[in-house]
Amino acid sequence: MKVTTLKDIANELGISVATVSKALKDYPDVNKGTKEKVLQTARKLNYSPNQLAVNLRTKQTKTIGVIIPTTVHHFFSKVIDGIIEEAEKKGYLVIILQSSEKLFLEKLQVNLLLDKRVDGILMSLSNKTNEFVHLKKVLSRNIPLVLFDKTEPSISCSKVRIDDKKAAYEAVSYLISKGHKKISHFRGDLNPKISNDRFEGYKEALEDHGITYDPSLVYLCNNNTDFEDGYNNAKKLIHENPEVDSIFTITDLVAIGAIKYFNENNIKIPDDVAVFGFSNWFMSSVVSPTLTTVHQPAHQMGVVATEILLDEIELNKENKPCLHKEIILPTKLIFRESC
Amino acid sequence: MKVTTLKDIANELGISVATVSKALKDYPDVNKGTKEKVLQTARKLNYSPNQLAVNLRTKQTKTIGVIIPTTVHHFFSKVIDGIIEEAEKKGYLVIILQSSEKLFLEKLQVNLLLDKRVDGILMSLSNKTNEFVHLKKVLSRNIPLVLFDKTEPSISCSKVRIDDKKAAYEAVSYLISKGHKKISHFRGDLNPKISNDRFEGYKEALEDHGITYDPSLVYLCNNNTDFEDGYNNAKKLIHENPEVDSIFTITDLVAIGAIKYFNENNIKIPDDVAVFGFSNWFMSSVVSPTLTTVHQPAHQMGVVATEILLDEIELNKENKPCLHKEIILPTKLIFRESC
DNA sequence: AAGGGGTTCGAAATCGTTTTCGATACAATC
DNA sequence: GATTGTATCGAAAACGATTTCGAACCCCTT
Repeated sequence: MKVTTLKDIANELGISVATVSKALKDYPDVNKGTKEKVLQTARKLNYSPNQLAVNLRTKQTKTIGVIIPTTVHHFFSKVIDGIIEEAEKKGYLVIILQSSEKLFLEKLQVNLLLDKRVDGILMSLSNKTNEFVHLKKVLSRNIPLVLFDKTEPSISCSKVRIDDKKAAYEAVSYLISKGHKKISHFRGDLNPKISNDRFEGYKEALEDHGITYDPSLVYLCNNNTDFEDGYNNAKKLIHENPEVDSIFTITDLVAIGAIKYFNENNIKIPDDVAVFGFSNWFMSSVVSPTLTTVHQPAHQMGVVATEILLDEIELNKENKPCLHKEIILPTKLIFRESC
Repeated sequence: MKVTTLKDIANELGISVATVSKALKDYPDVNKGTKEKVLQTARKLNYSPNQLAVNLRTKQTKTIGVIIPTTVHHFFSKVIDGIIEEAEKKGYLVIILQSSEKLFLEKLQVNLLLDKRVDGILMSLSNKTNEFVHLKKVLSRNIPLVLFDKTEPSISCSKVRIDDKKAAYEAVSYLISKGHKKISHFRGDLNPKISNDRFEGYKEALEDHGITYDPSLVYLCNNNTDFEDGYNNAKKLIHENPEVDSIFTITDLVAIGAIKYFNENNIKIPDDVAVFGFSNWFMSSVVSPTLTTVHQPAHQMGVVATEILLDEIELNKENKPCLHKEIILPTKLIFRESC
């Protein structure tokens, strides 16, 4: 019933709390005999240290915080999987918070984690995040911070991401190489760097291949209902630009919304319109036609970001300076039926 | 840089730590003037209480632990979404751990959470969990525990789940009402209650409608690669029982694996074989043909389980006894093209 | 002048560890 | 016998907050 403390063990054996503590941590200045007795009664009383007290004393919580836009997302759930896996391996626990794409929540959650005295923070910024005082606060407190996926160049901390521009460039170049000329882009929200990068990659690929960029072929997805965004934009696209021959979408979910519209309206994929997605969700190999897309190493991103964070935490503990890294993970085009 | 403590505020104003603490918590026995001064300097020095110290003193962490088999799963990610949402609303943080369907990890993680002094624990048991000492340990420590989805009758704590047997019964009865007679079942792992319940529902529905249960029509999915399990079992099924006219699967993912096999081999759904899934994943409305399935209220399950847990934590704090509830959330058949 | 009542404050204990540093005891050395 | 060395232990401070309880003070009353 009652949780046993060092004091209980000390009382049981008639020795001091200090000795018990040292015995359990195998200090050299405690007799072998008493060490054994302490170990025995500790086991007998089912002792396990109160982490709260340990944390208060050592000023470490062996806990990291994660703030992401949402957990209900194949990409993020795989990242989380990687984070938890890596953290657990090194003995750290993970607190997860969702910003739900809201800046004020993101700020609030940063404060929660700081108050909780987490040893480090992992973040993927919300689509609405356009100021960064809350991130600077973390850095000024000397708490390691690693940004992944949705990052921000102006903040000097480690980052793990993909080269969105290059990946988009490659995808659109592939469409062009297959003879497509009227290439639409269903782009993401205007604020986050990744959707701007992908948009830039799209534009640059067009221009490098002698196709003039046509703004009327670009459609915005910002309702946070990716699937319906894709569906509705596909409908608009077909009415406004019937001669379109392909689409490059910001994400697979948008692509799948478009595919659904095309399937329902007897528009053949890829013959009438080719579709190129982004992320390589599990679903993209299941949908019909299967979706050509860009593979994003989600699990690896979680693992690598956590590795870097834990390294920085260790360096921090020893008061060593740490250089911030920016890791660019490789992407890969996955060719399937939709192109 | 340095984090401010109560002491800093006290020194700044030349008063005691005790008064500062009481001023910040609006105790009646502190002068209005000093209250204001304390509030001002607290704001000026950007004070926020060290939760570690607060927790140690108050013996509450305002943190709950969650142990689930995996996060990379549409169902669980929606449950997590509900949990985090509800917890955050009430000012609680959430630590998430994955058992990866391994009993020894589940046990270890329970201990981690107990050491961390979480205020309560939310669990969905792994498929391999067939002993429960670790759960009893939680209860004996008087820490509220709520099981959801994968629960265990022999443990006396609150539970939130669906009526798996009834849902399966309804699904299979629907197949029968549509004239199907050779109904296969792709069942889940042998251990967990939910897959046995669904199996029982399947069997009972057959028997109640005068169809004799045929064990050779039941296939096991236990490779934890649901999708491929479905694909491979579909292949075996067609070779061993070519006259089959429908399948009821343990989960949508299995169903989608089967659908993929049927699509590839020109077996028409639902004309040759009808497919009935379970869970109503997002994907099931996207796949072709769209999947008839059982809707499971995942988000709600997370919210309700958390509500109950937090209620029990409150009661616990006041040393009031609490009755354990068992909530059965309603399911719903979703009719689409595959049946 | 004594007592009662109200206001305002702070000393100190407490939560459960960790860790420093001094104390003690005993053996060995010269 | 004084000194040094070694082994073993524990008192106490510290981490940063919360909370009890008594002290101090002033104002009124009688």
